Amino acid sequence: MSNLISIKSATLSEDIAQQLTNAIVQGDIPQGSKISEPELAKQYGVSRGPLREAIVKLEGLGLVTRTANVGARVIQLNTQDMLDTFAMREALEGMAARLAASSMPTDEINSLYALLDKHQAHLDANQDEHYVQQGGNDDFHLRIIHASGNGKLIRLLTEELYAVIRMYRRHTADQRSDPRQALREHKAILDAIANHEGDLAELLMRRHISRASKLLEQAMQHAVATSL
Amino acid sequence: MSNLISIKSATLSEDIAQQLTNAIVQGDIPQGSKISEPELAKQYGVSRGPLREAIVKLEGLGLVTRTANVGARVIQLNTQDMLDTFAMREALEGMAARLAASSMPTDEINSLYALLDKHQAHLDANQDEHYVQQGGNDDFHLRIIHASGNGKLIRLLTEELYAVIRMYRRHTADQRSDPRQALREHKAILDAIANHEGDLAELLMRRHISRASKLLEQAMQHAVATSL
DNA sequence: AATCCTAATATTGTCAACAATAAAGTGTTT
DNA sequence: AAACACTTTATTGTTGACAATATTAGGATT
Repeated sequence: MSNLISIKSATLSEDIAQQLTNAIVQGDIPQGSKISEPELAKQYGVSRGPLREAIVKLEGLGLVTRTANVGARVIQLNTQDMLDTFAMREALEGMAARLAASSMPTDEINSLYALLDKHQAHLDANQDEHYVQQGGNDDFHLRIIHASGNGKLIRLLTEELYAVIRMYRRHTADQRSDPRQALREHKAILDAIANHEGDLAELLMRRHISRASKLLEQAMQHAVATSL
Repeated sequence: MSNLISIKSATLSEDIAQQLTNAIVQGDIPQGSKISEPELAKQYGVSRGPLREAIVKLEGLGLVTRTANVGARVIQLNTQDMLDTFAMREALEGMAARLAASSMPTDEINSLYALLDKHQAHLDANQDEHYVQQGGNDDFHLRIIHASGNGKLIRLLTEELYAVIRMYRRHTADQRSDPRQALREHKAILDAIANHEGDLAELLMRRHISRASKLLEQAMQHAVATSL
């Protein structure tokens, strides 16, 4: 029932890993829930082999935790882990912004300005509704990261950490954040990059992420408080 | 022939993953070589199942690259990847040093001073021979990282990135680096931490890693040059 | 002799069955 | 009634066999 969009991969295990990742990030498989191998295998119509491989991959991504002879569990988001993760993001994406400022080609800069215009138009047209940029090529942060030119940094942020970050974004951020403020900050960062001001670009990116982190923290504390 | 020290894990696949990691880091399995599942399975006396699981884990650690229907290959160290990795290390371990400066308990600080004294004594006794601190509790960098108190940062650096870093250290660093200079730098970093000077601790750690990176770069370029 | 095509071989991907461990259920004892 | 021990059940870990893909070897063609 779940594979509405099934992207044919070279191998089943890749396919399953992708689908499981999406299911977890979107909350289709709830946080903290147990991953039953027989159940999911039946659900996706594969045997346990490739499914296990997919689970091992998700463990590497930090989306599930595994215990020997017991099984896998979807991670449970919590404030401390979020703060820890976003503190790392500050350092890493700040670094990415600095690198981007010294190496981003002009056409890519223009392309990013166009993207921000598109975001702006979206906000104007849809009464400040958040633009859904989950992981795609319209994600400002991913574009900056790729522009860093540091292959290891790109892999780490886009392939290993971003699934979890997307989870935090989706589950709590949107309702409280101010999209227009975020857009202004994106624009300021891009300006700094366009002017090749690496230090400023890093500073602004760090501040931007730090601010998002604080908003998320409030939202999560609030969520805990109201659930008591 | 390889499992001289076999650490009994809860599961075979963990065990194999550990042994494979060590074998690759130490160079027992050469860089760029192909990982043959049937061959290794026979060698370690297990079936292909757990061995495959181990390979998937190593892929997550960045120690091997896998291609569908073709197989896995041990990574090939190269200068660009090293520079990219160490640039990330600068940002992350710099952050760790700063955090450590604001939270490290006194007894841990004293314990680290004792460790550096031990390193000093080792250098005095063994005519500047490099102290082998591969991954153990005697590794200064690992101790700082753990002292950061940021769980995500600890996991990332110690479980996901450190295998590759150890590879770089082992394969090229030792012959060219000056152990006494490194020790002095470690001491300066620890002094800053002990004085709760976070900014300084970060600066010194970044400079320390940057310097190691430059030495490694020279060593690797030299290695390439002499092999032509 | 070199290149292309085809057949044989080997390796990876997947599956289903078995073994080992943990979880759930049942009955017994205090 | 609660706690413990034991049995039953279900899940994970592991294995060996089969299917699909890639690599190699050999022969035909230019």
